[in-house]
Amino acid sequence: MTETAVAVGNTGSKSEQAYAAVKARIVDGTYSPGYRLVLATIAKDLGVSVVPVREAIRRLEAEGLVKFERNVGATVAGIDPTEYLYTMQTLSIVEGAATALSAPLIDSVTIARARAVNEDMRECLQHFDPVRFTHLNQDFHSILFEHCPNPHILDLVHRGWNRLASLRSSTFRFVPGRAHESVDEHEALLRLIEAGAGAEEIEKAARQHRSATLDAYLAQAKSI
Amino acid sequence: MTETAVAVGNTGSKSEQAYAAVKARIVDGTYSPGYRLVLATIAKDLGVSVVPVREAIRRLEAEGLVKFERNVGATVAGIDPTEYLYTMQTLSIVEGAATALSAPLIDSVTIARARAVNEDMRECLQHFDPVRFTHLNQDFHSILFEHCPNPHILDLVHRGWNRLASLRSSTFRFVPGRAHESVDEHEALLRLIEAGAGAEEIEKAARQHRSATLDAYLAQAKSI
DNA sequence: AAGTACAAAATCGTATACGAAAAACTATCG
DNA sequence: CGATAGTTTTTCGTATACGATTTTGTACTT
Repeated sequence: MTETAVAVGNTGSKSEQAYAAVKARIVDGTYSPGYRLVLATIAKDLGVSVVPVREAIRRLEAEGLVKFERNVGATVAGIDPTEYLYTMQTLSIVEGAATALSAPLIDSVTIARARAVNEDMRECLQHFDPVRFTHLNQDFHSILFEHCPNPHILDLVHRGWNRLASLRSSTFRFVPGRAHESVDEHEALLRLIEAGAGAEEIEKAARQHRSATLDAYLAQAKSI
Repeated sequence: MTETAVAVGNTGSKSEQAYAAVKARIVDGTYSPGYRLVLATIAKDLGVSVVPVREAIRRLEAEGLVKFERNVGATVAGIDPTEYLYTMQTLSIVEGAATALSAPLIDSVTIARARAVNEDMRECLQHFDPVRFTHLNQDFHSILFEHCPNPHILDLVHRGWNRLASLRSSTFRFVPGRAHESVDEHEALLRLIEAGAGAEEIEKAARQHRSATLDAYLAQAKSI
């Protein structure tokens, strides 16, 4: 327990540690977009050799969090507005599908949990904290997805979320007005599920819930 | 020619070579599902060290072509029927979306090219060759997707295809009856696009096109 | 004979080391 | 003063080496 390594977070493998460490630093903004990730530097920093760091970087590349160029190096992937658009659009599709697939399996207890989280969100609107709000938002959807029968689709949702995480703060920071609508749409979604609505209807609602956020962002971006 | 590794395909980096080589052997069946991928063996075989091979294997793991277990090793991922179901279901969703997004951008020349491929497929029905048929099928859809504005979604489609590629031959081998319907559905899809049908309608048609294949497979699998 | 403990082999994980490619810098020339 | 060629520096890519872990085989006990 005196082992510092354990404190950092020990999954056993150093690759894993390196992966978690670098990812955390990207997400929390220590490494901001464009930051150059030098293998040797990171390795020394983490007290491991370059090999596991290299593997970690390649994993992050596969997830789209870093951009990698042969014989040149890796940099933290920027949040190109275009990239944001693509990611959000893709998310709207896979989240919609995930929600529709999960809906028939959601029991009333789960609904109640999701509703409780949504109420937290509503309360959060008062003293608005974009980061906390975004976190709750993910919790809400995670509850709906937790019994999703298709793990691949669930994986795609998580990948999308990871990509967005490189935006240090949230979409809601840019489009605060959207937060309020979002909470209402969550409630509407819960009612649809409770009512046993058809898969198509639920999918459409869930998809529009996400793409409305995208549209709000685009409208705001254009107006600058 | 003394170097077999070079002949296989040289993109410069040895990781890349190893990746391509191992992937090719999985797809062509040299390494069949369950086959144990021993790093040192493959490395010696390709004339490189274990490091790039390791990286290649991890990439293949990320794509779902191999299963990797820490301190144990990698094996070629089996085509678990369940896994097949998940992959096809996911594909139906992302292909549907990709088709709908591409549709407005498809011009008459592209339509003509797609139709020509589909006619090849129709002709292929006579002296039926499942592998060739599957290949043409991918060509057909690739033509429809080639102007897809969202590269992420396109990437997801390709990932799905890769997964399915580990089934050495095609779905159509198991469900030959489906091939005929498939050609007809392709034509129907082309007509929808030509007619400038709405995104929803096109998405629905494209999705059902894929899931009908899945259903046919399931029905056949159950009847055994 | 079956089961357990121990030893040996196979294989992976990571560190270190060196060669190769790219980028940055500098000095020389037009 | 600007541009270009050559040199230096940085950083990556891969080979080799060794320690760690799991698996397999074997002998011993019950």
